Amino acid sequence: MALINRYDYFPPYLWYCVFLGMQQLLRDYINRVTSSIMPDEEYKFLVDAFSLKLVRKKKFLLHEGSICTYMAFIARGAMKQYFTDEKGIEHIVRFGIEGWWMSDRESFVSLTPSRYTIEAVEDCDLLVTTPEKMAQLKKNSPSFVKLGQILDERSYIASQKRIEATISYTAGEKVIYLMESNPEFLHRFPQNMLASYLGLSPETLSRVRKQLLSK
Amino acid sequence: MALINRYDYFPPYLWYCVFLGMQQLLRDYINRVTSSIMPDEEYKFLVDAFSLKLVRKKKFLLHEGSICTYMAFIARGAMKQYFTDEKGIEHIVRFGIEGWWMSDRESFVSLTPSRYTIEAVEDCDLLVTTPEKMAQLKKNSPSFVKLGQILDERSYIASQKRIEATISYTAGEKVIYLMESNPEFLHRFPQNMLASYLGLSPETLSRVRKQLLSK
DNA sequence: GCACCGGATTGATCTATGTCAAGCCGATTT
DNA sequence: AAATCGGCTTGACATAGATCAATCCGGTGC
Repeated sequence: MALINRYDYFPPYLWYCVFLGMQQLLRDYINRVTSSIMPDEEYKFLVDAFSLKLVRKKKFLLHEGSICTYMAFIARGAMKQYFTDEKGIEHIVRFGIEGWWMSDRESFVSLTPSRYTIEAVEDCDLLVTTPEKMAQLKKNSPSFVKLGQILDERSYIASQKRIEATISYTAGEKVIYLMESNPEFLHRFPQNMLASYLGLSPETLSRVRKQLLSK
Repeated sequence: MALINRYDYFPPYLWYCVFLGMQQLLRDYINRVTSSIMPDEEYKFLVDAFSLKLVRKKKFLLHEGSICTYMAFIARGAMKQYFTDEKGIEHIVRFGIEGWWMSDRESFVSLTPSRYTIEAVEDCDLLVTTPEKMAQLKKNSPSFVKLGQILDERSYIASQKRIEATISYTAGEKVIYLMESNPEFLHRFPQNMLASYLGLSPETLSRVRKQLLSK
């Protein structure tokens, strides 16, 4: 029998509790990242800006060609973001797990069709916002603006490093880099996806792993 | 006889004119990027925040291991930013020409030692600011803050695409991608640098170019 | 129980790209 | 004019990693 999603038989009031809990999670997260306390006034706006969305395994948050109308905070689950080349091969550009954001920034802010697909690798509980709500929230919450700046900063630096890794590292070094920068991913995602993320074939990843483990 | 830098025999008043001209250049640039007009009040702060700096060909704006105290707007010239791996090989991560900014964001904002070197490929005229002046300017000029957001956005998207290119393109495709995204670079930088930037050997770049041209 | 399926592994090739070495060309220096 | 130098090209060879095909293994469903 198929596994039942833990929400399937939740009565409404329980649902609501979960939703409240997720919001608190997001607040804690913002406090942690910005190293400050979000005031209650701002928290109200935060609550208004986000809504709950579930995406089951193998379902999609975003399809290539459509406009990315969500910015999603992952409260539970795991996702991948990829584009598909002319030969129909998926290339994963980003993973996300609890505490990560998923979206196509470019599409989200400029409302242009996205070249990416975002798919759930596990059942996901998300807090999502839209471009309008987001703009609203930024007007009313300095904490949230600050969060945005810090995340921009971080993601810029992370992609910078990833570029370095891809242009100058061997297969083995890329794997080591991944183990050091995002060890969580190794247990969370199957190897063929990790290989795609690293720009390697699954076979090469398998062989490299074996080598590394033998030391 | 060595070429004389065009500034070598400038009297002070001419220097100052050049400096004023460069500031205007920066202002025009900000107006263009933010699609708005920077008010004169803000322009005063802008002028205060930046000073003039010349970096001759093969000289450095930043050395690996030192803290990046400048954010530089290139008014004239061309630069490269690279890191050096254990084997002593340079890997170029970024080029800059007129209208581009050079800095190590991470080092500049967090005042940590940089892993990068920034070197002039041609004689450069720069407008530079420091972290303190920058903070000051951001307090006083919404236009400048907006500029920062737009540039963050853009550079994030650009690095995203560059990652895609490096993990999924063949050598030939990488070259085509460069020709499409930054055709200026091809005339401006020697091929061995372009090769490093693309993560290819100079020989491979040479062969690929030949192939592409024959079509 | 059996068939099936999505991954992971392993071995045997194939190929794109790197590496090494030589020579060329145009610019610069002496 | 000769020597030097930086950058580019070309050829011969080496190799990391891709590709293809077979097998295996643990779960899932019938």
